[in-house]
This record gives sequence, C-alpha cells and structure tokens, in this order.
Amino acid sequence: MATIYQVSELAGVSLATVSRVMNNNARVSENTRNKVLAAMEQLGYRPNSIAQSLASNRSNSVGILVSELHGPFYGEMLSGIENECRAAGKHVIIAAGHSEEASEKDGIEFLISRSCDALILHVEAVSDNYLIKLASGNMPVVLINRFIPQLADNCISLDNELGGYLATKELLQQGHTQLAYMAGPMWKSDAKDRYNGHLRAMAEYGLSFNPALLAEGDFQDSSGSACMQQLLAKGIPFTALVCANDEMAAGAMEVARAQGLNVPQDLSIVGFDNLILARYIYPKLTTIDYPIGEMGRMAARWVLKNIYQQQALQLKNVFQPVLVCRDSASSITS
Amino acid sequence: MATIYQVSELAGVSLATVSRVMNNNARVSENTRNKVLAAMEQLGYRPNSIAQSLASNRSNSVGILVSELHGPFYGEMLSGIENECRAAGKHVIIAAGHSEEASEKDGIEFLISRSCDALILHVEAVSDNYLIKLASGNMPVVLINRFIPQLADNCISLDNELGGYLATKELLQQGHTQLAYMAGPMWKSDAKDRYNGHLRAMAEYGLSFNPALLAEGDFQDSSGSACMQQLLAKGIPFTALVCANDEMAAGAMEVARAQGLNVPQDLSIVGFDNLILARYIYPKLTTIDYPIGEMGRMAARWVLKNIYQQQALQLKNVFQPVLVCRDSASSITS
DNA sequence: GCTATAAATGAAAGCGCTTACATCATACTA
DNA sequence: TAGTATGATGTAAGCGCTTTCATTTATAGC
Repeated sequence: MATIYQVSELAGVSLATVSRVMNNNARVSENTRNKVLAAMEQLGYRPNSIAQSLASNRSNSVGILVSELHGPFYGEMLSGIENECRAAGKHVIIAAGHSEEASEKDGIEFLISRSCDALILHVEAVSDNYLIKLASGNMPVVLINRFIPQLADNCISLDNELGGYLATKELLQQGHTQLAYMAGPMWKSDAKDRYNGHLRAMAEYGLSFNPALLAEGDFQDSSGSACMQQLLAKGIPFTALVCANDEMAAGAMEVARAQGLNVPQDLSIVGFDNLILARYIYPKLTTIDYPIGEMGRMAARWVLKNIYQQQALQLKNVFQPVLVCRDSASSITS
Repeated sequence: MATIYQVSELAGVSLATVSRVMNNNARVSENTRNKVLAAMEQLGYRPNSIAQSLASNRSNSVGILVSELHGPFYGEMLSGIENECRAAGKHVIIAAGHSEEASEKDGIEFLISRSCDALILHVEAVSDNYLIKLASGNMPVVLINRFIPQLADNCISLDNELGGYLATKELLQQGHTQLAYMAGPMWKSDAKDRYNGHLRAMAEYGLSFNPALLAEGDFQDSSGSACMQQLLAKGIPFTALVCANDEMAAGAMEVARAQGLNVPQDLSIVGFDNLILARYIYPKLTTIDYPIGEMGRMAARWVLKNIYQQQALQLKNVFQPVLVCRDSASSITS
C-alpha cells in the first residue's frame, strides 16, 4: 500500500501538500493539485484511515450499538443509519450489546476506543445515570428508542404509550370489551409504556382491566405462544388480545389456531412494530407501525448535523406511532 | 482519556513496560505488573485502539461486507460472525455493498483502509477476477455464499445445486409431475445453481421441464407475487411450485390464496433458505434449510484460525442443505 | 567473589498521517 | 521602490501506541 510519502515524492512536493489536496482544506495551486492527483492515481494511493484518525483525532465513523444483529427490527434500524451515513461519506462501526449491562458497556467502550466521532446507541440494560454520565463526556451520544429527560435532545424515541393506546382503542372502537394484554418484559421502558397506553385506553372507555388477563412475555415469538397458552388456560373469556409486539402476536396466533380459534372471528389480535412478518402472517396482522428505519436515519442525521456540521438538516426527536389496519382485528361478531 | 504515558508515570515504569503488560507478550515481573495494573485501574485507562492499530499494523477487527444490513438473511449471518468474533476478543466493522459493483468495491476499500486484519465478504456484483486479485494481495479474504475454484480454501459455500435438487425431489416423490419453477436472478450463481438442481431432479424422474413454467424473479416477495401471477396467467396447469427462496414463496402463496387456490391441497409450494418467516407463514413453509448463521460462524473461525493463530479450530468449507418438511407441500390429492 | 547467562526494563525509532508555524514568492499599496 | 499583505509550499512536531535493541539487574555456577 502506497503511503502519502511516496505520493509526495512522485509528485515532487512535500507531504503536507499531499495532505492538503486530500483534505481539500487549504489552498493549493491548480498545478500542484493536478500533479498530486496524478501521482495518487498512478500509485493507486488510498489514505490509511487509521493514521488519519490518530493524527486528526477524528475518524469519520460513527459507532452503533444494538442489542442484536439479527432480527427484523435491528436490521431495519442499522440499514437506515448506514444509508444516511454512507451518503455523507461516513462509516459505521457496529457492536452488539445483547441486552446485558456488562456487554453493553463493553461495546460502548470498544466504540470509544475505536475513536468514533459519535455513538448511536440502542441500549436497554444500562442505567439512565450511566448514560447521563457518558453523554457529559466528550463523546457525543444519540439514544434510540429511549427517552431520558435530562438528555431529551439526544433521544430519538417513539411515543410508546400512544402506540399502546392506539392499539387498544382500535379494539375498543370495534366493540370489544373483554381484552387480554400480552406485555413485553416490564423492566424495559418501552414495554411498560405500551402497557400504560393500554390502561389509559381502557380507562377512557370506562373498562376496568382484569389483571388475570395480563401475561408478561419477553418479546419473542415463543413466549407469545407460552403466554397465549397461559391466558387460555385460565378460562376467562376474552375476544381480543393486544400484544406488545408482532413476534409475540405471531406466536399467540399460532396457538390460537391450534386451539381451534379463528382469527379474527373468534379472537381479534393487534400487534406492535409492523415488522415485515406482519404482512406474511395469515391473517395479516393489524399492528402499530414503528418507523424504526426512519428513526435510525434520524439518529444519523443528528450526528451529521451536530458533529459533521451539516447545518441544513431538520431534526425530529419524538416519532408518533400509527395504526396499520390489516386483517387480524375486526368488530365483534357474536 | 488517559494515555499509556500517564500510566507509566503513575506506575513509575517506562511505557514499554506498560505496553508489555497490556499485550501480555513479554515477561514482566509480578511486582511491576501489579503496579501497572493498579495504575491503569486508578486512571480508568483504556488503550486507544487506533494508535495500537497504527503501531502494530494489526487492528483486532475483521471487516465484513454484506449486501444489505436489513433482511432476515444477513442479520443471521452477521450475528453468527459477530458472536464468534466477540468471543475471541475481535471486533467487526460492517459495510453494505447493495449488490452493486461500485458500491461493493468501495466498501472493500473502506474496510482495507480501516486496517482490518481480514475480510469476510458476501459479494455478488464483483467479478471472480477481482476477488482473485484481491485475495492475492496481503489482505486475507473469506467469501461467503460464493465458490471460486481458485479460491476454494477461502470459500464458505452452500451446495445450492443440491438444495434445488432436494426441493424438487421432495415434490416429485409426492407424486407431482407438473411443476413450475420460480427462479432468482439468473446472473447470481446461487440462483443458477438452484435451478440446475431442479433440472437434475426432473431429469432423474424422467420429466422434461416445460420452459413456460419458469419464471425469473429477484428474490423479493413482491416479485414472487408478480411471477405467480404470470405463471397462473399462462393457463398451463401445475400442481407444485418450487421457489428459489422463501420470500418469493411467501409472495407467491399470497397470490395463490387470493386466486382461490388452497395450499397445499391445490398447490404445493417449497421454498429455500428456511428464514424465520417460513415458520410464520400460513401454512408453514416446507423449505430447504440454509444454515447461514452457522456459515457466518465458520467464516469467523476461518479468520480466527488463519489470522489469529487459533490452530485448534476445525474448518468446513461446503455446507449441505437439508429439507425441512412443514405444511406447504403434500402429496397430490386429486 | 567473579564471570556467564537469563530475565526485566528502558530508550528510541517508527506506524502514516495532520497541522501549527516558518518560509518564500508574488502582487499590491503608497 | 521599499513595505506589506497574500497565497503557496515546506518543515517538523506530534497523535498513542509497538517493538527492536541496548542496558541493567537478578540468578546461578564454579
């Protein structure tokens, strides 16, 4: 690999000059610039970005931490971020936190040690305080899917409470009065918020919620199946089920079908997230759209604007969920 | 951020010694080691990996290029790689190539300039020659889902031809004789191989394939729907359909249902890949398992063994696809 | 005790860049 | 024409590490 030194030699200039034409941040005469470019071309020169980072203390790369690399949710988010960054000539370094505190911290430290210019984090296990402290350092931080009042400007979040409310309201409007709720792990704020939205809608319609019809899963489809079994086993009738995410809804639907329940005739189901799979499931899932790709893009824009001086960009911190009507929920037929 | 120099000062040793205890690659007396560790602890020292990379010309990170960051397929693969790497203390830098030649090359060059120790590539648009040339340089390269004879050792691939064969054979064994085939884009080698496997199975059963019952899609679900419409529009009867991947199968199934066809009673469908969604679809999709997560892990192991000297690891280059029987294919009922 | 050998440590030269500062033409101003 | 901006380029000091080589110190043999 050619170095800047060889380029400067071939072009007959100093390395400072080569650096200048590379970075385009100081005047260089048309003539020398051309000589340098020709030399670069001839040598197939590619700047060593590690050396650039070390010298400039900037890396042109943004660090991203997600809980998992697989799964439809994170893929969409990563894709949104990467698209936006690449278009701006920035690169991404990705680590996974696996929803465990130690692992999340470890990932964050790795990204920092990698001299990222900013961090985009989707973290769940780490505490608010840790993040507040982190953000008070030199490393710019953006939080996705988490809202911390003291860091409001750095948070790109969804109004989960509203989402839970909308999901439930849809069912209520269709005349259902006996609803079950399948929650995510309640220690996660999004799971709790969605549940609170549910309760608000219920209250608004003057319905009291039967705690026996609440099941807590872990956002995976298998727990959706398990929870559904639990709920049915209780023998308390319900005509509608709101699930805290699509994957659990899919698991639940499978069990329902296995037990001879028709969806939506016997049981209406509403999900949350609007994953791709919501369209594949049969019947197609009515759900709440979570614009995670767009939110990823927005987090990237936050970085572009605040770190890379792209002033023109418009930012938006809180996204509104929207109901997507498909086939899994219908008005009560009995 | 503390530097190695501050640590050495606090511990009262030279920076060379600090470096030695960090890297654990030279003898340091128990006594000094403890002093250094204590100093590190006290300062909250984290080595700057950029500087480490520049000095050592090793980065402890492996570069990964995938076509897309979203989608169930790549997520699984990335996850497999990341898990294996992280367990070994290596990190991943990810770029997307978007199946376009320029973009793939650009991504590869970025990863190289980032001083990755090795590259794991899932590329489609770039030529064999380019890859052969790349691999002949200093940068170790592993190819996933692509087989190039000259680079056989560096390829982790699936026997796609066998997969196509197995999918078709399953249908043939169930008594179907009128089969349609929905291919992926034929310029991609995996699409072609799968199709060839289909032809082999047909030939083995003494059936000639009717070219009118071949449709070429692009591996997306929307093209699955479009192709299905085309096929049905021709009015040539067929009782079974083999799809070159699950997503197209999902699209096709939707159209079939819309046209009043019951799966599998009226039409048997077999997919390929065994994505998560294959389990969610109704009826559950019979398909060919593509162990992409496992293959990602294997690619990572290749790197660990060949680059990071973890000799003990066992490698495997070619994976065998396996039929997964579910509900979308059944013996002919008429 | 004194040398031969090995173990522990330090000094210093990079790795490939960026960037503050110095230098040298050239073009204006008065 | 001297004096001064101004633009173009070069010089050299780092950035925070690794690693070679030299030096010092401990260990052992006799």
